[in-house]
Amino acid sequence: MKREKKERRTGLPELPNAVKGNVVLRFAPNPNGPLSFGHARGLVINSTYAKEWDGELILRFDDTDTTVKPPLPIAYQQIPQEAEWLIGFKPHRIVIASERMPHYYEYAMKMLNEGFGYVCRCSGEDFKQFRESKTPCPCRDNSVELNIHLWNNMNDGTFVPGDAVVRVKTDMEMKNPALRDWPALRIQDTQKNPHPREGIGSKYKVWPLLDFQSAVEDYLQGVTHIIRGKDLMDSTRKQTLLYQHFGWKYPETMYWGRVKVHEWGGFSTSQMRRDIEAGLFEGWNDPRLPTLSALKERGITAQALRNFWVELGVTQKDISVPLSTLYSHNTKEIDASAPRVSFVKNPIQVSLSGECPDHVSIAVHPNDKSMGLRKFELNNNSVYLNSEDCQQNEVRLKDFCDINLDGSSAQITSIERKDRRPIIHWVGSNCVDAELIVVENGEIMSIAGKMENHQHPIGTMLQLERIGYGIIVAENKIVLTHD
RNA sequence: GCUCGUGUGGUGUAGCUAGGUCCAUCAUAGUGGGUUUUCAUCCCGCCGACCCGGGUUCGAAUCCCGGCACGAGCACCA
Repeated sequence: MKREKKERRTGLPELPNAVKGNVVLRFAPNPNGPLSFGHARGLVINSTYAKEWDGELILRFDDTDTTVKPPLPIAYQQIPQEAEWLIGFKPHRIVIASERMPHYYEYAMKMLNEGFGYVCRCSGEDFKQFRESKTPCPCRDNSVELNIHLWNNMNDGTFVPGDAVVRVKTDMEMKNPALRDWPALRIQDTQKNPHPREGIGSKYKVWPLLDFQSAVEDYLQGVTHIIRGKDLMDSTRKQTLLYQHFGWKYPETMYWGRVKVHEWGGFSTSQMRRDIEAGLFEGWNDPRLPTLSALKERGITAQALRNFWVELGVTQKDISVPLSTLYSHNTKEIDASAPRVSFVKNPIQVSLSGECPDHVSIAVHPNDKSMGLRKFELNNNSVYLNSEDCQQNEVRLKDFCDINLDGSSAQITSIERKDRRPIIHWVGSNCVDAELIVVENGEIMSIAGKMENHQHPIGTMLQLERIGYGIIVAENKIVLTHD
């Protein structure tokens, strides 16, 4: 039997044990801020597989922490919108963990009643000792009755945070210390730190931790494949132990490694939140931040982001990628439809002498004549040139004429191109004062200049000739996307 | 420290499960050239890699052992 093993694979690796039409995936961010560039990977990979296998994608808010990473109310609106923008369809289901508490309680009770969970009253410090020395803690042998009693104490306010947690009984001899009797639910002070969801607020004192909540919810939702960061590998192992207790089959799993971007480093939502609150940034869509909203506003397309992440695939390597890779994908997406616009920074006015027409018409896009023409007026034979371009005396105004420069005046020497003199861009008399915003080395710079008149609406991605691609963010205001 | 995971050109990525067709794929970056009245797009060329050391084998990027490096988990965060 012959195998076509040497065929080069393209796109994402095959989803293991997947049945077409019967695949359920999920993307589960903490709504403690809007989505970041890093979240895009989870969304793109999971949604691409969902599409490929006629499956479903669940967007799940893992909002069970009110103290360390408290949820941000606007994120519940913003994340679904950003997700839809990025992946091109609405997630099939949206699940909010904080609204599913009764389910988690049900399985916590089941765990206690069946004796594979217990209420542990050891301090964190003490349990750490037990874990490291592979010693069962004193609470491990609690009777079911005592556990139920203590569970009630956790819920009725007898206990405060730190007094007790519910643990999953695994095996204190487990090789991997992370798996030894791991914590499943704990108490939070929801008087002091209420949950921001309406109706949830201070309703519950006992909250599940990620490993428990996620495990139960994946089961309840019928998730077939979990694809997530490899930092959650131990989470899989913990959850698999829980699944064994319950007699459930754990989903197939795949992992990706850590990603950094050369220019940004990591992208922690919590850190961004602190920096914004400290006034270091203007808000979540400050163009310097690696949030999805900032990227979108800067002119990065959803398709470019998708192509970028699919190309990286789901390897477990920790990688650091340059932004130029993303920019290259973006250029491929937008170039063919980006109208050309002339923007002259450091403009100097130059008056032309010689045979000067009253206007010049230039193609909106050199490779697509159907996009029409743009008209550069030449009232008073006046043009604006970039002063840096005027270091040389003999230049050619792009799509117009050869000139010999002399200070603020210039002689038109030929309409036809006569020699190999450098070609520079320019604007005519029908130009406007405009502002170009450039983000460089973590700084926002504003460059004033003259821009040709155009009637492209806000949001249009265009190409500034000899500068780069940009997006119109306001009248006469362009943000440079990239070269 | 314990546990888990990963190591292919500058950066990513394919190939590794079932060893030969791999003097190793594709992309990006860099570089040279062509088209083009943009420093854009497009096209062509060049550059450049299997972490190290053993072993098995006629043959190893692929299997085994041992190093080394990097990352993550060991939270009453997600």
